[in-house]
Amino acid sequence: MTLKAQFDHSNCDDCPIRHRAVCAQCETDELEELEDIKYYRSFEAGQTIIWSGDPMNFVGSVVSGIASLTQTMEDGRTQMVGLLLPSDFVGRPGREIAPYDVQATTDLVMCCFRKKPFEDLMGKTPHIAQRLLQMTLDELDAAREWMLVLGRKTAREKIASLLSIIARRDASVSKTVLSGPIVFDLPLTREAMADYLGLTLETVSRQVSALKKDGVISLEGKRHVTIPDMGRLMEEAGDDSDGGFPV
Amino acid sequence: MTLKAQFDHSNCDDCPIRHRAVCAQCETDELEELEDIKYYRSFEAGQTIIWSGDPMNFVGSVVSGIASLTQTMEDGRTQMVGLLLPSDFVGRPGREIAPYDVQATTDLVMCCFRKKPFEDLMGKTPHIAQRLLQMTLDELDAAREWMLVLGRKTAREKIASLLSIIARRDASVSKTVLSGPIVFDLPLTREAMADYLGLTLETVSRQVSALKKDGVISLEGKRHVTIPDMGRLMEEAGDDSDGGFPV
DNA sequence: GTTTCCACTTGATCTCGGTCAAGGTATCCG
DNA sequence: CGGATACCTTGACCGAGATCAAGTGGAAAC
Repeated sequence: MTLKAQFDHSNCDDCPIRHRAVCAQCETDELEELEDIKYYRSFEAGQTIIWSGDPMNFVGSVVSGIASLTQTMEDGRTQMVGLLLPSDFVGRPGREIAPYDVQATTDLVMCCFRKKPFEDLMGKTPHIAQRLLQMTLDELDAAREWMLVLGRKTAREKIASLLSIIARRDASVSKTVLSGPIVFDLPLTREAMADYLGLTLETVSRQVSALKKDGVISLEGKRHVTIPDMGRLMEEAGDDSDGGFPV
Repeated sequence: MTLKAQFDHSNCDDCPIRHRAVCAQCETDELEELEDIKYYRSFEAGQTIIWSGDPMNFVGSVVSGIASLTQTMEDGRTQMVGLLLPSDFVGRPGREIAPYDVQATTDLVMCCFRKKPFEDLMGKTPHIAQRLLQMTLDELDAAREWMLVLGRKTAREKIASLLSIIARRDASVSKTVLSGPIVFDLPLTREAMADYLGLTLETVSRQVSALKKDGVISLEGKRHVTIPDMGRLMEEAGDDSDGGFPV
């Protein structure tokens, strides 16, 4: 009886890294080895998980909640460079130092692996590296998609783009119905949205209000969003095709 | 006698992908296999190598010249999302479709591998995937660094950032002397610079003139740049540390 | 209850970079 | 040689978004 057969794969979903990075097709035997070096960590909203420049001795993935990657200049200007939703991977095998701040945007649970053993395991099991390569290529595409948003879109288009991304990621959790209204709670403050979009929070507020006034979205309170027509929103975002941003 | 011993590694430098992606420490035996699926392609300045959305049946790396990755909206707004200098890798193992336009910015020579055989080889030789993962992580860091430039820097800082990146990459070719003036030729038109920086070509022109007037750079003709003080330039760019952008 | 705090909204004004337009310079080609 | 073209520069004006400032609303704390 192989390790694979012994191991209960029925709950692969509760640990995204096992599921997405390691157990891609549930065809591996090294899961037990991973179990040995795995641990969970919880963070409160607002907490900084790691500072840019600090040594980072783990890799992992988001189980629940939202984390953000942020870069900051000396004078305080900050730019969010990534949004980590559940199942997204954090960390760089082969790197010692964190290249940006990682913060918990909401309450957050992460599934972590000590970096050294994980790297060792990666050396022994080729498809982990290949799986990570695929995920990293996805992130790279997303980052480059975002460069278009930052460099060339108007404030209104930026807001629409962000809403569209969150809607697509979030909606898939609830229901993958592309027709019919999409409903979700914004997991970001106006300030966090501004940092992501390269705007000020005032401009974010104004443009959200404008989209509401024009019926592109409707708001209940400040965070609860309903999108009556996803196609309309994507038009507003200036997206022809999809413009997926899985990060 | 192993293949490795038979193979002449003395010119590993003339083929960046062999050198950087495959033959990282010249410790591999599969070089001859790669030789079989390798070919070179030349492009003239301005030529489009591949269009966004087209099938891409090769991977490769830049041998000489400069290529750019570009995204375009329906209304014509364009954003450059990557600059490929010699030794940089192009292509996504495991992907069928090119996610953005790839263009030759200058005359260009690429070293290509047919994608399918390359992927097969990658499956058999783990360290190729690991090497590609490292390179992709570098690109991702660079893209995220660039998001800060696009989202939060002023026009002057953007120009200084771009000059600083080119200077650092180009200078290492000629001489890695960080003190003393750095001299290089701009490989980009004002318009290409604008597309990279999320500006208009007029603003680029104005800010280049301003940096020249202020003695941060000096120009001979329109393209030949001398940087008397690299530290000064990096201050102008708003970079504290380095902000390297290897893409 | 009311006080405090935080996230958000809205208004008034300013400014950086975009837009439109004209002119300059080098190279190629008849 | 003169004319065409591509690339670049400079000026005048304008507007999207930043900045500064005041006010709102809701939830937690007292």
